[in-house]
Amino acid sequence: MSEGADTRGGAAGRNLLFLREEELRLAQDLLFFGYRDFTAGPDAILAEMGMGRAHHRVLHFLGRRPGLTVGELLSILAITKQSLSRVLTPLVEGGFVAQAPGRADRRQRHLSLTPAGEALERRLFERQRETVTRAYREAGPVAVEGFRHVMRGLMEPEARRAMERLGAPDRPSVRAVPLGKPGLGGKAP
Amino acid sequence: MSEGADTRGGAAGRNLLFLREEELRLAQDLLFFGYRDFTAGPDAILAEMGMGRAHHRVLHFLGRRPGLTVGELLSILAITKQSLSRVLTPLVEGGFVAQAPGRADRRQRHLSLTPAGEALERRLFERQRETVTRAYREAGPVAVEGFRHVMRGLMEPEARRAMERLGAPDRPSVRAVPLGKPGLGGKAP
DNA sequence: ATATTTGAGTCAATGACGCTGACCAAACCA
DNA sequence: TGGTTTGGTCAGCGTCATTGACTCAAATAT
Repeated sequence: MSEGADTRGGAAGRNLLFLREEELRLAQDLLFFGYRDFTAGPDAILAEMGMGRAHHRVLHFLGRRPGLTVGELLSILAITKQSLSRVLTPLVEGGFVAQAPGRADRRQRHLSLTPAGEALERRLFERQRETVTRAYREAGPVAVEGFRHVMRGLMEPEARRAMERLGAPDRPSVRAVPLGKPGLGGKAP
Repeated sequence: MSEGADTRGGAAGRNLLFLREEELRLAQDLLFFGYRDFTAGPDAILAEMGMGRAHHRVLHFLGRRPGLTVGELLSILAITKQSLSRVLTPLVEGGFVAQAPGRADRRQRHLSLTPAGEALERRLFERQRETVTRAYREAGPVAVEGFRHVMRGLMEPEARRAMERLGAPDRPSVRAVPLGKPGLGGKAP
């Protein structure tokens, strides 16, 4: 609060108390077009397989943290159980995701990628790698640091915590005991 | 091709030919969480009014470039006419968007915000301004420059061209002649 | 002057992705 | 034993996007 009060806002940055109209409009444009094109590659691959972006998210976070439970995945994605179910069930039945009951708490289902799931995730990953590598190379390392900083700043505290948990070097986590039997609640009554 | 060949990739940046796994995973996380929270504010406001993100996009681009024709808007959003229609029709009927026939080509419909549309767009804008201002202030001006550079790099050439057109200082454009009569093709046969 | 193309709009059907509310079963825990 | 937590299910709704086929008016090309 002791840094002056240039409320009229000048060029980008300064010590802004608020953004000039044009600066925000630019940010809106950048995020709209950038995010759209960032997801376009995987979207196209997924569409061929009758899947969508939601499937990719599950594959991505399971690739990042094998052994996540359903509940943990739900809190990361911040969607409802039913929404996750509509995506997760086909992934399990299609042989992309494996489930293993928790050792400590057998109600939990620890999720992980099967080899087929890893292969698909890898394919989507490589597609996105092209896009991001190009952007990073064009922009340079300093810009990349800035990009990360700003993106993190856009997040709510909840999302920042979720990222910390994901990024943490490690966690005990059940190493996805490949218990072949799904043994789920039972699809048909 | 003359920039060395450090294919093993090192720390962030360098002159990367490809990204280390962890760097890309981080970028994926940042874009997912960041974009989600960036849109969360407006989404909540819109939901109260029975609208969605697609409505916001229309309001945003019309706020930025009053007088856009339907065709121009379609090419910016890169969606189909039918998808736009489902969003645009309620906005027109709800009194948020006005249409004016083109002077040169009377088949065209030049779109602009009504006062009610401007008010709504402003409300969504102010909500997002809070989010982005916070992120920019935390990150600082250098980071903001980097953020912009990277986001632009994520875009396909097509989107970059669209942004240039939007950002261009001006364009002749019909100044949205407030011709009261919609005079549309006729809703009922 | 007729024919084609273009800009806008429409109907019908489909699908992905999110939501709520209600409910059930198994497992854990006090 | 009884309450809570974890995971799963059914039914229904709404948004946002898609394709295909069609109308209509205005502009333009032959």
